[in-house]
Amino acid sequence: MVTTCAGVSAAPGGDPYQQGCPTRRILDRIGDRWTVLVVGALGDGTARFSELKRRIEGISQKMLTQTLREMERDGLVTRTMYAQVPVRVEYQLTDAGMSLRGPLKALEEWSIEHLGMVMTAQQVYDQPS
Amino acid sequence: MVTTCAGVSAAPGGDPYQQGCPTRRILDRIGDRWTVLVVGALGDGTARFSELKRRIEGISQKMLTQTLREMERDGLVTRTMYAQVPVRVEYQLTDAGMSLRGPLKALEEWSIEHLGMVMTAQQVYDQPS
DNA sequence: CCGTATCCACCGGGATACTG
DNA sequence: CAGTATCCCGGTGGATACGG
Repeated sequence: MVTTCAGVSAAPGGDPYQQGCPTRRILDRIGDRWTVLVVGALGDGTARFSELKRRIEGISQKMLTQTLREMERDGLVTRTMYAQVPVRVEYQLTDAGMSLRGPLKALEEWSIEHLGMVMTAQQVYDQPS
Repeated sequence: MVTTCAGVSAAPGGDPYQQGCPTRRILDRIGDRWTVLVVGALGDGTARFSELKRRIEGISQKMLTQTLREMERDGLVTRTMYAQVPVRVEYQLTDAGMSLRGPLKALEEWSIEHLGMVMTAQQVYDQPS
C-alpha cells in the first residue's frame, strides 16, 4: 500500500512517511493531547472559555488558550468576543472543525472497544516470567 | 452535552474529559507522533525492523524501538525473532492493530482533504493587518 | 542486524502573578 | 472573565557509542 503525500509528493506514488510532509504536520497537530478533547468539548454548539476549561479537566489556562489559538489559526474554530464587562468570549467549531468530529469519534470508539484488551495485554506483558 | 468516560452515556465511569480517564490514556498513546505512522507502515503484512526504519523517514532507531515496544505491550503488534546471524526480527499487526487502521485512515484522509484549507487559513491568520 | 545505554539539548507545559 | 507574561522543571527524543 503506497499512498501519496497529500498528492503533492514530487515523485508520483511518493511516501506519506516523508519528513516534512504536510499531511504529517497536520496529523501532528490534531493528534496532540488537547485538540482532540477541545473538539469533543465544543461538540455541537458554542462554548465560553471558562466553560471549556471546566469541561476539560486537567487542562491549564495556558494550554487551553494556546490550543484554541492554534485551532483558530488552522480554521477549526471561530472566536467571538463581546465587548462587555466582564468580557465574554465564545468559541465554536467551523465546518472544518465539525468535519473532524467523525474521524475523532471513530478513534474514541476504538479506544472504548479495545480498552479492556489493551489493559490485559499490558498486564501479561509486564508479568515477570 | 455530557458524555461519560468510555463513552458510556449516562453514568458509571464519569466524564471522558476527566484526568486519568483510561480512554484518555489510550488516546494519548495512539495519538503520539510515531504510532500512527508505524501502523500505516506495517500496513498489510510483515516488516523487518530496518524496513520500518527506512519507510518512516525521520524516525530514530531509539524512537522506533520504543514505539514498537509500547505497541507490543499494548497488544497491537507481534514481534518474531529468528535466531540466526545476522539477527532477523519481524513485526506484524495483531487483529487489534489491524482494526486501528480504519480510524487512522479516516484521520489521514481528513488531513489530505483539508490540507489546502488549513494552509490558507494559516496565511490569512498570519496576515499583518 | 537489531537492538541497549548514556548523555544532553530542547521545549512542552504547569504554577504563578499580573492586566484590560 | 479572559487572557498575557515569566519562570522553571521534567520528560521527549536526537546523537552517539557499544553489545549479542
